[in-house]
Amino acid sequence: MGSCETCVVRNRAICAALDSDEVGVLNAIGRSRVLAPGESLIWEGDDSVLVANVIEGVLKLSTGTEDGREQIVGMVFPSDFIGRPFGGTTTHGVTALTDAKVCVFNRSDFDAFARQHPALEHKLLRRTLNELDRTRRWMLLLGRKSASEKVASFLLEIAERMATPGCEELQPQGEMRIDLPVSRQQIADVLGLTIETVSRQFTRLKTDGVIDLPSRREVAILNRAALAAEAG
Amino acid sequence: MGSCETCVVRNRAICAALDSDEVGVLNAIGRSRVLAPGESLIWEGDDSVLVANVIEGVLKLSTGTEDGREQIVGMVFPSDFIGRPFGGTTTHGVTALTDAKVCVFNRSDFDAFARQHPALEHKLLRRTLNELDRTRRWMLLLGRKSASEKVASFLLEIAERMATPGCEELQPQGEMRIDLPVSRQQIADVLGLTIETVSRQFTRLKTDGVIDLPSRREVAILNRAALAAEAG
DNA sequence: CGACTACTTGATGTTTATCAAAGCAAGTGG
DNA sequence: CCACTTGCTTTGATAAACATCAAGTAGTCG
Repeated sequence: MGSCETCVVRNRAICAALDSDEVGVLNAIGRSRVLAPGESLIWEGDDSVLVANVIEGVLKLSTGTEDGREQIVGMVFPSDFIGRPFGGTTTHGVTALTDAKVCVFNRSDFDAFARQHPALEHKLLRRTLNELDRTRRWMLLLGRKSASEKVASFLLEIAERMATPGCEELQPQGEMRIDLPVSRQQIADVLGLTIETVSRQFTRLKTDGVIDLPSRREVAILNRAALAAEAG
Repeated sequence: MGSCETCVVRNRAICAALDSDEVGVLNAIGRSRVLAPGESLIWEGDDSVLVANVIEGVLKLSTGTEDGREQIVGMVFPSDFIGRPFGGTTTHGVTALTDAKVCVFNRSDFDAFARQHPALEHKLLRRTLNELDRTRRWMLLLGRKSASEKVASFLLEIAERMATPGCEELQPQGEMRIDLPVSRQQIADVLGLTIETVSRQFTRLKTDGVIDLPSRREVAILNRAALAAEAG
């Protein structure tokens, strides 16, 4: 039942395009929903029935082949938008990686609201253009980079995206600890590798003193320059 | 000097969102430009200074690593939109694959025009969402498919996109001839493979009777079902 | 404590890249 | 019109990277 006034992503999500009256209307058509790790919000191939904003947590977007191979095609973080407005079927599933909280809208309600609020559509357009750029950069990684370059790139990307918003400029060179929101298998599914290859690259980076692995879900970047050099 | 009234993509490009008065204004800020194969319209890393609509021909969007590896991240066809509105630097180059004709706009002029015409932004949003879906589907191919699946998928995709608009529903099963707008190397750059691997897959498909290769730049699909089965 | 799951490590195999050479179509100049 | 160059493509031999198969280890939860 959270209301938008107290929403932690109010000023970063697409809602920032709206004044407080408009947010009130949007609030009336949306509702908050909590997800546990592994719980899906949207399934691949379903009609697009809902869209959402991420309030807390990390979720994955993924597709797979019929014979069970999986590819994670995106990771979404607080303030990111989820789902496919304006018709069509969803081409990828959306599943929580951590405990997560999202603000869900019925898609047709959201579509109608968006069409009446060009400023909201404009924000959504900018966001979608950014996401397309990011996705295309990732294609270079998938198509042309080696396993070691992939893993190094992943660590840098996740470090950047997991950084608390508001302290973007910090930690330019120094050490940094990351709580991974993903398992080794999920890292493999992001990078188009197997779990064994990811594991071997992690231990190699640790042996080389580039990172440390205090626990399974933690990574400390000890030498960011070396990591950047490996990322290609 | 072409005018929008006679534009062959007038009703398919984003301009379809505009009435004839508005198109007149847009016409005034845009100009037509012709490109030869290999000629670039936009370079990776440049500030985004122009956007465009494709009128004729096929162009590639590509990025590369510093050491020269290339990945084609998209192919654009008539009526498609090119470039990065609303700021930022371009993350990929745009280069003609065939003789091409585009309708070019100064980016800031286009941005300003778009912000005054929500219907145009809406069209652009839908287009961008579609492109994002297509790009994410391609990530599955890059990350998880084998060389034979990649080549088969490529042939089906290009067959679909090269089909003359207006006869989409035709050729469901029968034979089909395609004039490839790309070299073997460029196919390799789309699929994240080497030219040799692409070549070997082509000859294998020909040997198996799935396709025929009348010339370097032509492919005939003899058995679409078999190709679809190979695409995974 | 024991079972379970996730991860790591090792041995081997397959796929695809790399290196090298030859074929082929199109164009050029004699 | 023909030899010759040129650029792309095909084909072949070999090598490297990564996947697969198979144990083994270490946290975690009952």
